[in-house]
Amino acid sequence: MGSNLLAKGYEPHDVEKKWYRYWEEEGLFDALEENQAQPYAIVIPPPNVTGVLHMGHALNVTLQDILCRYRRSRGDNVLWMPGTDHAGIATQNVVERKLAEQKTDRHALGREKFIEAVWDWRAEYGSAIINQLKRLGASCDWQRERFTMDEGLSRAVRKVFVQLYEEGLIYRGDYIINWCHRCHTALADLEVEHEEIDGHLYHIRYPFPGSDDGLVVATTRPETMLGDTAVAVNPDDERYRGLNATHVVLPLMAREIPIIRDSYVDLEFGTGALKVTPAHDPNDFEIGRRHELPSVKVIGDDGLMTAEAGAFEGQDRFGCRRNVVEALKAQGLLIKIEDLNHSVGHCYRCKTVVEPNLSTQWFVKVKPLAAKAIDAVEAGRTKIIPPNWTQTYYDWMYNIRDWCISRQIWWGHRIPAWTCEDCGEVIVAMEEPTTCRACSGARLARETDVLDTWFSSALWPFSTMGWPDQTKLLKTFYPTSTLVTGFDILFFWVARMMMMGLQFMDDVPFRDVYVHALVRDEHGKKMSKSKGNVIDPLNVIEAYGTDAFRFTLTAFAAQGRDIKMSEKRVEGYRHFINKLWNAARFALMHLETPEDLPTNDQLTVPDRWILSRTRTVVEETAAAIDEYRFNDAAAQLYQFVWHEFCDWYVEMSKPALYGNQGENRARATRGVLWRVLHDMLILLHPLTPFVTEEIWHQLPGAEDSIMRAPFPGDNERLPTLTADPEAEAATATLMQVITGIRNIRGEMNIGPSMKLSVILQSDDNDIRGVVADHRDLVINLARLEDLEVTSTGAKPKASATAVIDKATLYVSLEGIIDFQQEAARLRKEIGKADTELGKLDKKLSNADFLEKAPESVVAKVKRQHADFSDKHKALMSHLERIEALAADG
RNA sequence: GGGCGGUUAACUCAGUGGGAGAGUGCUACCUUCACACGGUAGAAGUCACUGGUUCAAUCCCAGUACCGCCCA
Repeated sequence: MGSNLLAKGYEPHDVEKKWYRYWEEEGLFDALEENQAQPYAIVIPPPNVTGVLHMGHALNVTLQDILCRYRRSRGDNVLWMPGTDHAGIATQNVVERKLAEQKTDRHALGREKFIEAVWDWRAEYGSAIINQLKRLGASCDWQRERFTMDEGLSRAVRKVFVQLYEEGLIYRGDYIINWCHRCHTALADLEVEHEEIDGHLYHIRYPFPGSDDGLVVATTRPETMLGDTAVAVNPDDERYRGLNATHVVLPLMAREIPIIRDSYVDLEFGTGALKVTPAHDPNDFEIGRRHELPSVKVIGDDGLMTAEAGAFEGQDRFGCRRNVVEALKAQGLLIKIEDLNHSVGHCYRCKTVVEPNLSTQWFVKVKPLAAKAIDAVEAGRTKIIPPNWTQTYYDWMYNIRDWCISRQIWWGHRIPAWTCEDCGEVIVAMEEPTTCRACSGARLARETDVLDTWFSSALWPFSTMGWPDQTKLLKTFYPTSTLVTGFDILFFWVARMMMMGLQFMDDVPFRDVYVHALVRDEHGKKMSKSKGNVIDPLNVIEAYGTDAFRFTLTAFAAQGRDIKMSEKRVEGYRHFINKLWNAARFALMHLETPEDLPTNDQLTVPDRWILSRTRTVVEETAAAIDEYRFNDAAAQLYQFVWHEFCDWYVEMSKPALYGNQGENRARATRGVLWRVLHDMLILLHPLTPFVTEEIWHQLPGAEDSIMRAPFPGDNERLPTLTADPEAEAATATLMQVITGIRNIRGEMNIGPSMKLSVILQSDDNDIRGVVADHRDLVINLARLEDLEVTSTGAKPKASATAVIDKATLYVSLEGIIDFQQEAARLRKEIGKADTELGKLDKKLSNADFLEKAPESVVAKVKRQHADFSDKHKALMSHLERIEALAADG
């Protein structure tokens, strides 16, 4: 017996720790800057430095790790670039909360001290998410880990900003933006989450001057009326065709505002009269520009009403709403209040209701950048997988609006712009200027805003590789091979990387974009803290092991469909890991030294069958991973390991391994066992890295890490496996015989300890040959006392019968047969055959089918019909015999 | 309002223009020398509904219903 060092059940925890450390120490994750091998690169979607590992990361990282480990086994020079994102608003919020606990705030600290505090926080907690990624087995090149606020990446950010500014693609202007009063900053359109809210629609009369009559407008935000600068009606609106008045009086403010005509106004909505508030509504802002209306900002950046709000100055915006409504009511100008379910924007970071607000901000003019990004995908230079996301990408790119990139927070890349306090000149530069280039004044004030976090993320594929320097790393690995991401950041991140990559590297950032699903809870709901349905990946890893968890994620990662995750499902795949473990344990008990694969003439039919199947599985697993069909790879390996290797081959190999068939057969079988286990481990390694590495080190002849093992088929030192359809067919026959006998045993309630005698009768020489050649095998697996193979029609009296392709099995049940039971079993089998025959008859009696269907299909149906007829006939005759015997009693 | 996806066994999901699949669960039997996180066998589905194309539709097309997501 060989070494038996493996425990009975697989214990993941120590194994995971041990091998992860080993991989890192051995430098197995490291990419080479220059190498003959084909480069393969992935940049990780950088998790927020404040992040804690969630299911989305787990899936994302698992899939990337599968690709990287697989490509390494194919001999590629793999770079998996890791890092974290400084996550401006999110991180600032976390640190501010911490300050609040200490009864202080950022304003008390001042900008510099606050930023120091953030860096301190990062030093203390910033590696948490990285350590969690390591628990998942992520094989990133950690030596190259980057952070979006690193000096190198900051330089890239400044360079990009300056260059875009000089090309006229960055500008500064007064526009309506989304303002979060809590975070005290502008937000990009994408950063606003819309949510349906039960609100009210207030109908307000704006009287004509000197009249009680007037126009009635409707609004969900009555406090904004204080900043109205016009009322608009549609020029095609019949109701206002004869309107003579040119102005109305703005209630509460006693200000006359003009009535304008603009086709934007919806004829169907409300009264058809629209109040226009250019400072607090994006559409009104556009109307205001068209009609050169003034903008009156009544809600301040602090969420309080401004001096422009007159008597309402200083009130909170929501308190003001109530007060405005009361005041209107008192003046009889509030016509009615309707309930209205409408969508309201919230800050994606803190969920505060955002306010459209007029403000001076920096913008990127994205249309020219988007055009290039569209072309690149249309030309196939970047492929989006699955392809249905391509249209979404185009739609968004075609309708893109300028990107507001300035944020009024402190944590982030400060905009490299200075204003001369003497002459007002704006200077945008990589390094701080000392004097004004226009007036030579020395009083320069730096812009206080920082950049949107996604501005630096957009540069990630090249900034992490050293750009703007022309590094070897960039030369080798840009463009990267694949980007793996969830569709939730397709616009935030992927689209912007495309634009920046094309603009600054003159090439796409990645060849493939693989868009994976979102992980939801077991009922399909989004996981969220407030719903309390969050499953913590680390708890799952603790309970079931990383490999089981990874395999579960992979098995459910079908393209274009969300994953519903529950711990129950992970449990099922833990059983699979344990099954693999025990199969290996069995094999290793018999393997003391590496055994060469014997030549074909020394192999049995089952040997040739499992080797042929191994070859197929190797090819299909490679194809599945190449095409990002991760679930197919997982399903196939599961099926092969459990239901082919374990269920059949291991059982079939036992007599030989235990020496019942001589040392030559034992050695040959060990050779097959070694090879199949060897290939299987390498195939599984990308999905389940830890357990496969652990087993690998017990496999005689396997050298150092499984991470250095070439993919099966790429290894020139091992013989090539060949497809063997003959052996596959013969093995299928043996399986049918064994299953047929087991079926009778099960259906007739005969315990496994009862040894049976079986006669196989067949007119087919091949079938008789195969079964006779593997008599011992059948006896062993079907638990028989005796097996006779014959061509004559000898029918034992008291027997149960199974009809398989071109053969009949008689299971002798002398003395124990229950004729009624056997008759019932046969009738059931006949019923099944009847159903099939009915369907086939119907097809064959259809002249159109015979005429129009392809020949191969017709031939197949005819063959099936003949087979089922034979089976039916045989079953009928057995039934008659059993009924006669039953009558005899 | 616009767009996208889903509806297949009790549950979770694969899948294909030509005989409906898996895992879990369920039932029966079995602690047989890798594994009870196991073995053997079994039961279980009008492939949401209505039309159409086709020799043939669970699959393609159109519409309906319900569920979910994204965008405005």
